[in-house]
Amino acid sequence: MTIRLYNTMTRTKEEFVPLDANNVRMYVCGPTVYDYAHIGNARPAIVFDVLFRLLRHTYGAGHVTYVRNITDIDDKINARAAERAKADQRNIPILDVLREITEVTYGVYRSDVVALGCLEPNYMPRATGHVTQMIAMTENLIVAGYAYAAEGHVLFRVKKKADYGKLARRSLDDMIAGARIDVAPYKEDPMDFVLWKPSTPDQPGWSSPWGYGRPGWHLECSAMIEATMGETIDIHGGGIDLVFPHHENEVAQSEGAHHGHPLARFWMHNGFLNVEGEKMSKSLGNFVTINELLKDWPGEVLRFNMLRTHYRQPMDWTVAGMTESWKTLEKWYAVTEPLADPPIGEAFLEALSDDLNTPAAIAALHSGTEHELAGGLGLLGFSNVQLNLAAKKLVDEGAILAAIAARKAARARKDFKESDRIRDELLAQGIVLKDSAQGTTWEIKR
RNA sequence: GGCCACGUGGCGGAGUGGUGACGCAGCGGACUGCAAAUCCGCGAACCCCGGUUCAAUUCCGGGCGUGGCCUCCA
Repeated sequence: MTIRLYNTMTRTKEEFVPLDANNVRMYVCGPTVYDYAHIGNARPAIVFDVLFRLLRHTYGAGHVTYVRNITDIDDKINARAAERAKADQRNIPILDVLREITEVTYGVYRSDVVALGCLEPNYMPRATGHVTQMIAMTENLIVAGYAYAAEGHVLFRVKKKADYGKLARRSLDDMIAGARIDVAPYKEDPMDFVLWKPSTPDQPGWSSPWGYGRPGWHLECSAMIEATMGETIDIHGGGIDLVFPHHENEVAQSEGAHHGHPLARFWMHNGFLNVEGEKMSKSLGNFVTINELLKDWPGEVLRFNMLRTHYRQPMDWTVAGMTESWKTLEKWYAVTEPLADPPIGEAFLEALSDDLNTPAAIAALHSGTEHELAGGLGLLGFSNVQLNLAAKKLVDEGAILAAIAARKAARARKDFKESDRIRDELLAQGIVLKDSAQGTTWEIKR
C-alpha cells in the first residue's frame, strides 16, 4: 500500500518513499517540561503515534526510528524555577529546583502519553544532554559564515541563507515589514535569531567559546536530529504553530551546518485545537490538562476523539464529542475480541495511507467485518479492553448487584412498580441496566 | 498591515466535476411487563455572488464569516 503524505514544504500531498526502507526516520517536537501537558499537546502525540504505527505496519516494527525530544532548557522553565525557588522553604540552589520541575513534569507527561495509548518513541533525547553537540553545530555555522558572535551571543545570519523562509513561505521583506520584535543592537539584521545566549549565574548555563551561556530554542532539535538519526531524516512533525519560526530556523541551521543537505524530506503539521468553540487559555478557564482529563475518562476515549478529526483540520474538543467517542468505543469493544493476527481491512488501510485520513478509516471500520474491526482498532492503537472495567472500579459494585437482585425478585412476582423504582434509583446514580436473555448487566451512564 | 487555513444535514465529520460517505441525535418498526441495549428501516446538508462547463458542493475570481501565524506556543 502506497502511503501519501501532505508535505508542508511543498504544500502538496506526495507519495512517501523513505530514504532507507530499513530505517525510516521521523522526529516530532516534544513538550517543554515546565507545566502539565494540555489536550492540545495530546494531538501531535496521538497523531504521530498513529503515523509511527502505520509506518511500523508498512515497513516492519524494527525498521522505523521515532524520536521525540524533551525541551528542558527554556526561559519559561527558568521563570517557573525562579518563581518556585522564591516560595521554597528548603533554600536549595535554583538549578536544583529547576531540575526538579523538569523531572516531575516529564514524568507526568510520559505516563499521560502512555495512558493515551501512545507507543514510546525509540529515543527521547533531552536538550540538556546535547549541549556539546549544539556548541559544535554553532561552531560549524560560524565557520561556514552562517553565524556570528556578538556580545556573548551567537546569531544566525538569515541574509546569508538565500532561501530562508521557504518552509513558511515568507520572504524576509514580508517579515520585517510586519515585525513586532525588539531589535537588539548586536544584531546585523532584525530577523537574525539566537543560537547561543549568555546566562547569569543563577540561570542554567554551560561554558562555551562565547562564555557561560545556553542555547537558543531552535538549536536543540537540529542537534538532536543529527545526533540520533543523521543529517537528513524522512519526516519531521509538530504543531502548525511551529512552522514559523521554529521549524524554519531548524531548516536554516541544519542546512547551513550540513552543506545544504535537507533536514527533513517531509514536513507534517497538525492543526490547532479549540475547547468548546473557544481558544484554550488559562484566563478563559477552559485550560484542560491531559492529566486532569484522565481522571474522568479512559485515555483511549480521548485518543479516539482526537482521531475522529483529520489531523490537519482545526478541531473542536467538546464533552459531547467525548461522550460520542465513548459510546462508539464501548460498542466496538463489546463486539470485538483481541485476535493474535487480525486482518486489516483494505478500505481502512487505504484511508489511513491517504495522509492519515483517520475519519475515513474509522468510517471504514463501521462497515467492515468484526475481525477487520479488531485489526483496525489494533493498528490505531486501541487495546480492545472493555472501557467499563476501569470505570466500574470507582463505584460500589456490591450495592449495585444487590439492587439488581432485588429488582429481579420484584420482576419475578410481577411487581413492576418496585422493579422500575429500583431501576430509576440506579439511573439517578448514573447506572444503566441492560436486560437480556442471559440476565441483567449494568454500566456507567455517559 | 502581511502570510495561511477553514466554512458540508440538528451535531460531529470524510469526500467528489454528474447516482449527495460514515457516526451521533431524531422518527418509524421488531424485541421488552415498560424501558435500556440490540436489530431493521426513514428523512435531512454542501456560507453568499459571479465565472468556466452539457453539468459545481467539488475548478476559477470576488465577498462575508471563523481561526492560525508574523513574539512564547502542539
